[in-house]
Amino acid sequence: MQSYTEENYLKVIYHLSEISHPVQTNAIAERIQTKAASVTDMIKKLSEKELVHYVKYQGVTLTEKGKLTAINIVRKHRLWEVFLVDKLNFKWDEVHEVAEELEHIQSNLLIERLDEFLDFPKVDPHGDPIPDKHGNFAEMTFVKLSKLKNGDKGNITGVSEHSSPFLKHLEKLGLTLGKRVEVVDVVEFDGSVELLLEQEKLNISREVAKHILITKN
Amino acid sequence: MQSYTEENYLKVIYHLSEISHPVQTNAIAERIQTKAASVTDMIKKLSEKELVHYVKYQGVTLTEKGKLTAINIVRKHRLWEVFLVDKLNFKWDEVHEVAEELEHIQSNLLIERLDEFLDFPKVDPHGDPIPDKHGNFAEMTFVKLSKLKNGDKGNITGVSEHSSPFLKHLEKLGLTLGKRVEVVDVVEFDGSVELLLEQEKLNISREVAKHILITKN
DNA sequence: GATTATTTTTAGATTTGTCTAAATTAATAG
DNA sequence: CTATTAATTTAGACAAATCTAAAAATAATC
Ligand SMILES: [Mn+2]
Ligand SMILES: [Mn+2]
Ligand SMILES: [Mn+2]
Ligand SMILES: [Mn+2]
Repeated sequence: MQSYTEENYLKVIYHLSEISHPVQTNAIAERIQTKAASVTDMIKKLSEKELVHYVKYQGVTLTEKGKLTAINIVRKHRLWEVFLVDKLNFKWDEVHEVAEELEHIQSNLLIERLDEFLDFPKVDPHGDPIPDKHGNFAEMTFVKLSKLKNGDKGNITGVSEHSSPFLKHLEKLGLTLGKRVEVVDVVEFDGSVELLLEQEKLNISREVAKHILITKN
Repeated sequence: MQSYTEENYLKVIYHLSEISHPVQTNAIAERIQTKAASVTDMIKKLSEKELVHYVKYQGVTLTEKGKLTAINIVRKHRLWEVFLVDKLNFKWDEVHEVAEELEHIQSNLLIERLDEFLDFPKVDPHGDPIPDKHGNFAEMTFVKLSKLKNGDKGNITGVSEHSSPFLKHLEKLGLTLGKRVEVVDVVEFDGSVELLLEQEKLNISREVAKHILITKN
């Protein structure tokens, strides 16, 4: 059994592992909104508990045990996000903060029943995959919209940025999950993208395009 | 904003206030599973924050601010219990522990939406009243089954004991919320009660009868 | 390869909530 | 009204998680 705080560290290390191996102290500190010294202390504790593998001055990687724990927290986070959107009519930009709290509720029965109640969803409101109770993810085949060429078509199946301003912006443009888009032109000058969305033309910045995930077809 | 721990103290003081005024240190210690010395420390802190009124060696009472905070936690606890039973098919003896955790989730939007999703329930799965968002309770007119006389009739509308063994026992006997019962005889020797429940005769101990709440009619 | 600059770790302190043991106050009994 | 008992509070310590400031290790630069 881990504390609320330990769980947050494990989750952050898990997410950062997708970017760098091993994960650096400063990177964790920034994500968790704390100081490097505090991170070092906590890393030692997690290392004691064999949840992470730690080499001084090098960084940390999750052990198998640590990884499973982290994935379970991610599972809970994403299931709660689905609950908030599907059942309580939250918008996709309103769910993250609340899920940050709900993900730490302990009961296994609760989470399995919730999964069932939600009809075993495979992705959360941002298109992120929801692992099953054994920690297995369904394979996802995303491409960043910014990587598409003229004439490429596909559906929006995810976003890689979860901030409320970004999500509200997409909402306003009509670029929500499931929508079909076609790339008309990638402007050479600034990398912005001309899109066709349901017959309508639309220009989005490269910055926005980088955070929209497309399944081509 | 109060910590998880402070919220638990306030809730316990609130419940104990129904029994004694002011609430004693030892009573709190027993409920919260801690030592009297720890309670004294916390009481001082809550007193600093003007959540309780404290007189050394006498005990504590909630201030208006403390009472409202406590009632809000009770509201959240009971709404989550309804959610678990009505939506996730938990049994009435399985919900309390999980609700002890869920009651500390912060979002107001969450709890108002949950209330709406559950269709504004007035009582929780144990028949306890759910206060509205302003802290107002609907009036309840319970009588302990153990106080009824021969020939009295009514419906089970609550229980005053929430332990799993007790609730499972009632479940097995068929004495669940809403059921109609009639007192056939109160046995003088041991105070046990002969009941009529849906044409069937049934004998329950005085101890059990004391924790069943009846609305006479 | 020596010299900076950056990153990370240690040392020592702080806050929150808890504990044990001792001291104090209040309640009860003779 | 004094003696004993029970309840409560204080004193001092501890674990968890954090911080600042200083030291140490690593990386980058000349
Ligand atoms: Mn999220
Ligand atoms: Mn998400
Ligand atoms: Mn309960
Ligand atoms: Mn209840």
